[in-house]
Amino acid sequence: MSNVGKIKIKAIADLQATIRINVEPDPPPTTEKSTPKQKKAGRARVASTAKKIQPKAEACPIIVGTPFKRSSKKTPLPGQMRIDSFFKSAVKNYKVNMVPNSASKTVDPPLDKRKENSRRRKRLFEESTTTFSASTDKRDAKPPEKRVQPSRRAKGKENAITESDFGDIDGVTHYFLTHFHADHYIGLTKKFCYPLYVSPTTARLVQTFIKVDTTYIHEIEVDQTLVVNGVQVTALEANHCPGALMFFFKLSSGECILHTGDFRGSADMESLPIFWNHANIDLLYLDTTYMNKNYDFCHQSESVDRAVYLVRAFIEKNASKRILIVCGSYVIGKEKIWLALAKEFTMKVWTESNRSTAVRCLKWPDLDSVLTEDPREANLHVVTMGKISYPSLVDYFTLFEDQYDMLLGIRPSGWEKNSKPSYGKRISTIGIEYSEHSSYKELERFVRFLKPKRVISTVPVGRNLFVTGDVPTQWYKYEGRASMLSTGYQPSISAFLATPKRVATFSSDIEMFLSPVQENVSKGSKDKIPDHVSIMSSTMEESFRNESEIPVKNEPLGPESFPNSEIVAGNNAMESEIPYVEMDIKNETLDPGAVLIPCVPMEDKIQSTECNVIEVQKGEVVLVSRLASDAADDWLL
DNA sequence: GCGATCAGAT
DNA sequence: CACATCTGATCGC
Repeated sequence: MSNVGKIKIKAIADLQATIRINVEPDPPPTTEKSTPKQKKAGRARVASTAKKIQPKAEACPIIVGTPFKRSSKKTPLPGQMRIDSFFKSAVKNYKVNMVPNSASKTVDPPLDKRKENSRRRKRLFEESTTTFSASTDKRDAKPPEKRVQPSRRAKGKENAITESDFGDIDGVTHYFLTHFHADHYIGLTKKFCYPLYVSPTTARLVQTFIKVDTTYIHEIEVDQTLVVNGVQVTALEANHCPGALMFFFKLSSGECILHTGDFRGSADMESLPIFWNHANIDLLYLDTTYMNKNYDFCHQSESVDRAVYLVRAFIEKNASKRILIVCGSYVIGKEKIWLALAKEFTMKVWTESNRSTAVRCLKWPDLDSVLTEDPREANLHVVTMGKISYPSLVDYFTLFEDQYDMLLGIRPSGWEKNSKPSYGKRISTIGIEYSEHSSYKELERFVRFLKPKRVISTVPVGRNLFVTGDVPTQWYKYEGRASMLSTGYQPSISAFLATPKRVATFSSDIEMFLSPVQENVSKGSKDKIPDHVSIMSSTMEESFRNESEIPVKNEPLGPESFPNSEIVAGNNAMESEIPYVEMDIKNETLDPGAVLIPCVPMEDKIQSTECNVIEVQKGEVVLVSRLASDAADDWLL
């Protein structure tokens, strides 16, 4: 619950030091499980993989489950970099416009080739890195003319994507699945026999629904880094459905590739240390589902509020009636809406058995606590989205008309932007604008923030599913330095302070990630909230003095009180302003108002600057957060 | 017979 | 339209 409106990220030093670098084992031999064909392919791959993996174990430090104490930073482990040294090199790299070195060329397919292939892809399984040529999208590895299964394919639709396009792809040895939505795991079957990297949540779903042999499933958690065949793979929260990840690949050549999977971009993502530690992203695979100016969604918490508001109004207006509420959903996704309704109106929830199974896989206690097996004891039913139409609901209502007088159907969807509620005598439906993909603005901001060298959309446009969208080049080919290191960047914290919080609504046990920026709210609150906060003096807390929500200690502690204060904020604070970074400080006791000294980049030098502890929760410091929306507005001019 | 795959529907 | 399935038909081991 406390994660709503903010994300739990680790300070850069924390990330650097706690980075769990594990060397994954080779894909197990596939002998018994595979068909003859697979066997052959599998063996070949194992052989080549084994060759590659060996030297890597030497080159990379292996720190498995090493508990990290910030104070131990004095001796950075090999391969780790302190924030200050990072920024020095990063700035330098940027200036010389470094290109990936040639070291990887010998083993890796050329990037251009992958690009070529990737241009034809819909987003499905995730692209890996060149060292092990992992893409899970068959089209990436097999040009159309090489495809087998002519019998059905030949019948016309050249552009159609079928399951034969996915799954076992020639030359691909490692697979990354961002999340458990059906259009992303096409081709994944029980017989799958390659390493598959997924979040723990997705792992449970894959095991439960597809019954992939657990031998092949490798879990990677949010913010965790694994080394796979010499490629550093870091999982990032995607802010999509439960368990959804983005994958950040750093090749041995230094080349960085981010695959967003399906995601909803958020200003919080701009605080992710990995982006600050890797200012140069060579290639971005981007979910451009709503890359159209017409799509401008409200924050999810607003959607939830609206759903609650409309349902309350409906209930009050029909106070004498027995009302069945039916909410549309996918197998996973949209839980926040129905959970909020269940809690707000103290309703039990019944859902179809497949979703019920899926929900159990989520290990989200709040969801479990409201679910019931018996539809007749639940006033809230969660059903597949397709059933939330008037004719379907009429049918549905007949099943329960002995128990209810009215039925209210709810459609939470990005497409419900301007839909009007339809109130009938017995059957009513309302649409709730609710998106788990980025809005146009969120996309633009995300791309501008990352300023990758190249962007490839993963979402097809039009009829030809092999053609994906064109991301506006001005989003990333603009003058100046990468936005993360931009000298012109002047973030403020006002939007963060104005972020509406729905603290009580969501589970505390599952880290739900909500993008907190709500532009109009922050604008409307400008009177109350300081536009900028000086962090150069220890009198910073003055800025908050009138902000009742921000606890302030009168006597700010000096930096000498924090011997470990080199846990630096990953930000580019310039001059007198600093973006927030939420820091996770478990081993220190800090009070609100305390002053920390983060190192921040100033041109090519590192300078220290002070920042305030704004909020403390459970021994964790919530402080300097992300880049504020005001700054983004400037970019978007 | 059943899992995998496909086309089409919502 | 389509966000992501879902269904019913067909293929093929």
